[in-house]
Amino acid sequence: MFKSLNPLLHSELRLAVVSILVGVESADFVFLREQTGASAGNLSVQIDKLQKAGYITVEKGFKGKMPCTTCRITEQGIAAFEEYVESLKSYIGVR
Amino acid sequence: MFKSLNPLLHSELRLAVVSILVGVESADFVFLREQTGASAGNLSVQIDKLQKAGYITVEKGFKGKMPCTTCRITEQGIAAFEEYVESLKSYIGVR
DNA sequence: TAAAGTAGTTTATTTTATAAACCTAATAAA
DNA sequence: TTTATTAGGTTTATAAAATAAACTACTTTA
Repeated sequence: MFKSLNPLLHSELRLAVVSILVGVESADFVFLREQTGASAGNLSVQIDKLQKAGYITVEKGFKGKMPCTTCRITEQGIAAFEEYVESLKSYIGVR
Repeated sequence: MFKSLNPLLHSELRLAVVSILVGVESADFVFLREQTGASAGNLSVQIDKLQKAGYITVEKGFKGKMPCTTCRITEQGIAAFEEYVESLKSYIGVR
């Protein structure tokens, strides 16, 4: 009846991050923080989890002299997101 | 950009319970346990939270000689569910 | 009447989410 | 040029959640 929900994506902040990343080529830490409204600490932790799961890649570089962390979604991340969305539909009655 | 997700509904089991209840007049504890596959303990706790939030009513009676706990969704519960579904759509790109 | 099953609740444990505190470097102000 | 202040994070501590295990109370069956 109900498909199980991937707990890694069933988290407001991680879902928001992945949701942003599926729509863009890449996004940096500051952009993600602004878009999600999350605290830097929380975002840092959640990005780490997504990376460890292989759902995103994280590249630490510089923009000018300032550090800049760039995130990209992986194929695996896209697949997990799509499956999560399908599963969700079994709960919320969307065709 | 992202609407915040009601934490009371953003829980796999509570969401499943509410999702069932919006579609039926009422459902008893055993039915909910079977449909969700949850343990009785977990279900008991989550039903309690939904009740305390005013999202469902819980009526303890008997079916024959056996105790029987009947749950029903409230107007408030329906409204919260609908709002949750709307909010979710901002994450998963469903029209 | 003893054992097993039903319908739950309560308590304890693990996992999560989140924020607070911290670190390092860069820039701005005194 | 030292001294704040700001930017861009990470690490650690705390609070909240989910979950399972243990328990209660009663019923049915052997």
